[in-house]
Amino acid sequence: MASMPTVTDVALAAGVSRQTVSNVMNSPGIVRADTRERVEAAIAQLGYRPHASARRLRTRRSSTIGIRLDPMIDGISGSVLDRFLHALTEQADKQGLRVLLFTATSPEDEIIQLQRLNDGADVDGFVLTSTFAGDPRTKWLIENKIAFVTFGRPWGADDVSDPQHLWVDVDGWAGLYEATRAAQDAGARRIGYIGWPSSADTGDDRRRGWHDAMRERGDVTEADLIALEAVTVDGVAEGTAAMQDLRRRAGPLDAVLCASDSLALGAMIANPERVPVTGYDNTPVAAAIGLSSVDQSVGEVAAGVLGLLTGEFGGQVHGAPESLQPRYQMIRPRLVTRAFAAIPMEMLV
Amino acid sequence: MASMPTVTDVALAAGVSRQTVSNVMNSPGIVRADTRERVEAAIAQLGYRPHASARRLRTRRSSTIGIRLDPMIDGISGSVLDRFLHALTEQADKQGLRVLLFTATSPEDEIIQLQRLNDGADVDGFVLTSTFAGDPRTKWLIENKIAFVTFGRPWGADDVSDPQHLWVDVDGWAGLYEATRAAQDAGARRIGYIGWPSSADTGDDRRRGWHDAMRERGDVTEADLIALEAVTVDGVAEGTAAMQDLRRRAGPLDAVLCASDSLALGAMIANPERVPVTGYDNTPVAAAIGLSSVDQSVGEVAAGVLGLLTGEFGGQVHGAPESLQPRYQMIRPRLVTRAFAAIPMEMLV
DNA sequence: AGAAACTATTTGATCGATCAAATAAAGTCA
DNA sequence: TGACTTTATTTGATCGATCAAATAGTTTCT
Repeated sequence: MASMPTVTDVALAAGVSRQTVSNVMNSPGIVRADTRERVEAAIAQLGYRPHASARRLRTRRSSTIGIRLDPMIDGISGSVLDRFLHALTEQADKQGLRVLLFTATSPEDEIIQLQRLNDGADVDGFVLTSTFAGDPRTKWLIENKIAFVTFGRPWGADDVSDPQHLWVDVDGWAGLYEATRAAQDAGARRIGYIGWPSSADTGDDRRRGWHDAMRERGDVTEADLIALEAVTVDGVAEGTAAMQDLRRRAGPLDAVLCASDSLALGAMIANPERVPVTGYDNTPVAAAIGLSSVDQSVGEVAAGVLGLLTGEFGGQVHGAPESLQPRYQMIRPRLVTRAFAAIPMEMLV
Repeated sequence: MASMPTVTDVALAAGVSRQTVSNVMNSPGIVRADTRERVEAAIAQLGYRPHASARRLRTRRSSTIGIRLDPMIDGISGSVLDRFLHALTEQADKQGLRVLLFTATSPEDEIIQLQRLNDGADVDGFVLTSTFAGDPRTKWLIENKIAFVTFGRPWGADDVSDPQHLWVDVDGWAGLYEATRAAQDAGARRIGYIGWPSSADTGDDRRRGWHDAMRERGDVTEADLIALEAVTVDGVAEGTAAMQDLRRRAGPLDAVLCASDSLALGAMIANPERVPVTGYDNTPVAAAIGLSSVDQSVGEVAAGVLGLLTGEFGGQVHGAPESLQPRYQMIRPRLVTRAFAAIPMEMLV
């Protein structure tokens, strides 16, 4: 294969200068129509493609976003990040952006990687996932004026409306509020909740959705509300145990909501009465066994992240005060309702 | 933040020339020890990082590998590719390689993307996953002399030992052979198999592993061997149905092996006798519910892929006949044995 | 018609690194 | 010692694109 043609080759073929060729690609508006057509024909004929590195060197833009690939913390729910990554890559591509992966062993190590990629001009900005309270990464990125957007709101003491920290997140509260309402509308009164210990902020958020909806309706007493809640760490076996616990303590249930699909899967195993169970994340497992679940619309999240990010490195420097756009975005999740069809429980007996 | 220092800045600080600085980074051997130390000190002191794009422009190497992010064809087993991607990124990083993602809607579209990334000098080579019979992608890559390695052997008419097609794959036959042997060693005689229709080559391979091991041992008659096999497309509900079918047709079973974890999960649902079930892929679901499974050692696969790929664009041009290294690598999977502890079946009754 | 104001296109310089070849320094040997 | 290697370092050119400023070509208006 002969080496790739360059702008000069195209310019020669079209009878114009290098810069005009460049203009046709980057600001077609300023080139006269007939000239543009001639250049475009030459580009097509020679099969010209701009050399990405040359362009990046000159423009000081890499058109690349860095994102850390997590080591599947929680097995089952890992697929959410996976889907997010896919959506991000797909949508980034449409805007001419590439997605570069990296891994890290700890938040501190991640900062080293962030610095490496940024200093080497490998990326224009980062997308961070799984934010947590006191996250050192966001602090570091802000201090170093590096563009980034997080999938996950600032937790704990960090300010949700800090103009320097752009974020997109899914409204876990709304997800569970809606799921609770849906169950109530279907006639359920005694709706249980299996959630995580309150050290995890994201779990508290979801729990409140259920709790608020239950209180608003007032179908059960305060004492019952306490009995209807089980707390456990994530996991299938844990979900099973929590479900047994719940049935023992709360008596008959009309429905059960869970903070994750893992818990929901577990709950469903100890569920002979076939009480409707709803999970969270709408993972493949939920789809496979016919479990209702709250779906984090990763497509919308990806779009939001990209919007904020390109606004960031497209426009002014980081944290420019004059930008009046919203600095964050809360996405409303979507409840996916499924019947229990996939598990013919009667066969088990 | 002041703009990043360049080689020239470092050279000035260390009192040497640009090229010496470059040599310290790329061929330290040819620089005198004391000079090297001086330069290294200057690099550290200034916090210098080479500009990736500048280097790539000059060297005509991107040190980047392109890989397509699949849209989770099969929900549950998608995590295998996910784990592979993670291992690949991690190991690539150690060799100074980056991993760039892309998406595509079809094999034809994928070829367009491959061309785009290659022509733009964005990547040095590709890693392809999920190969299939008559795969147009490998054909195209070979024709265009672009470096690539596939995770998955050439299927169908494609030649497994074609020196132009480098590949790494997991030996599904060995995986099921071993799983069968393990069951036999544990005293099982009547071992059932739930597999896929024979249109999928990868499924046939796994089935043969079970079939060969059963025949070698000769514990059951040929007629029984036929009764011990159920065929169905992938899915949890399908696994449940196949399991019922198997129990009806084959009578009592000592163990059941499945072509996937989805099928295994399904099989376990219709398994009141608690016959040991073994899946394939060792997905998080298997881990969560305590299912034995055949693990595709993605770490080894990633290492193999990288070895072949760097050998490819590190050394001679594609398909150079003088290379005597093996052109492919078959990885032996590993059987992960788990007890059924996670599912307390008695609770269901 | 001629100056002013645009619009379209070209030219020279530059981004930050490495290559290739030239030079300088050090070591070897008759 | 002087010619000859070998080793270490420097210099000028270059990768392929875009930027900034200069030039050529058009249109507008008095």
